[in-house]
Amino acid sequence: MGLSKTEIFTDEQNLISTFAKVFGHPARVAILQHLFKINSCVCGDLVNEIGLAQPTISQHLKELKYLGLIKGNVEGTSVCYCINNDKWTEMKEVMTEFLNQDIISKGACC
Amino acid sequence: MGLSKTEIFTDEQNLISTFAKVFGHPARVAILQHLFKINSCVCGDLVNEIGLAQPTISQHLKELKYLGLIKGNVEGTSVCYCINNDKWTEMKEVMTEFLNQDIISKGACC
DNA sequence: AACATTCATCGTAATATTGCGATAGATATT
DNA sequence: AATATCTATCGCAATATTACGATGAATGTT
Repeated sequence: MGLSKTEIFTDEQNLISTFAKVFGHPARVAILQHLFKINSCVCGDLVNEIGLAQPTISQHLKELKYLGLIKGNVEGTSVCYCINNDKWTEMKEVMTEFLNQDIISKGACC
Repeated sequence: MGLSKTEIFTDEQNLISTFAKVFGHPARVAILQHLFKINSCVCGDLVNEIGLAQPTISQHLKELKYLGLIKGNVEGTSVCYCINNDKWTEMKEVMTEFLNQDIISKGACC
């Protein structure tokens, strides 16, 4: 069907999978890494940096912006993107808790 | 197209997105959480635990198994699943490094 | 005002994902 | 051997994702 049955899962499970999903494409990973590397706004050159067409990049940026992980400021004719640190921290807490489940559990099996 | 251009990205970027993708569905998040919670093998009752049909669960388990995050041991007529702790740790290192990018970067922008 | 530049949106094609009924395979149990 | 139980696979339908050309909207330049 291509449609996830989100209603049968907890809010936390849906939140985790929503964040994970946005990292589920290498282009979005690359965009985020570049924004962190540059350590400031990036105006324009994301299309040159990543090797995809401009509409494709724009689409990926839209998804990152929708989750609030990045911010976009209009700067003349171009748009400057940067990490939204508050949201990133919020996301990191959720994901880190998920990843650290193994600490509590001892995995005595098989 | 629905086809990611993996060849233009680094191995690391592709690895991150591959791991993230498998967490990009609430059913797989729920399966993993249940395996950690039970803290041992789970034989059978995953279908009852998650509210999806048996073939659907089987498909999600296959994806988790493909990445090596879980192991399946045949136990009579049923199959016992559990977390593969070594692979989980390996994955966690990759993902944690990605999530902790913000520590190095100071985000002086906008 | 005309043009250039930059980014977003629209439309579309190709492929992937999700979900499940039907069925097959494997191992008990009787 | 026949039956029951559990899981995997097949096949299909519905929806989602990815990618990009074409176009539109906004701002800057001449």
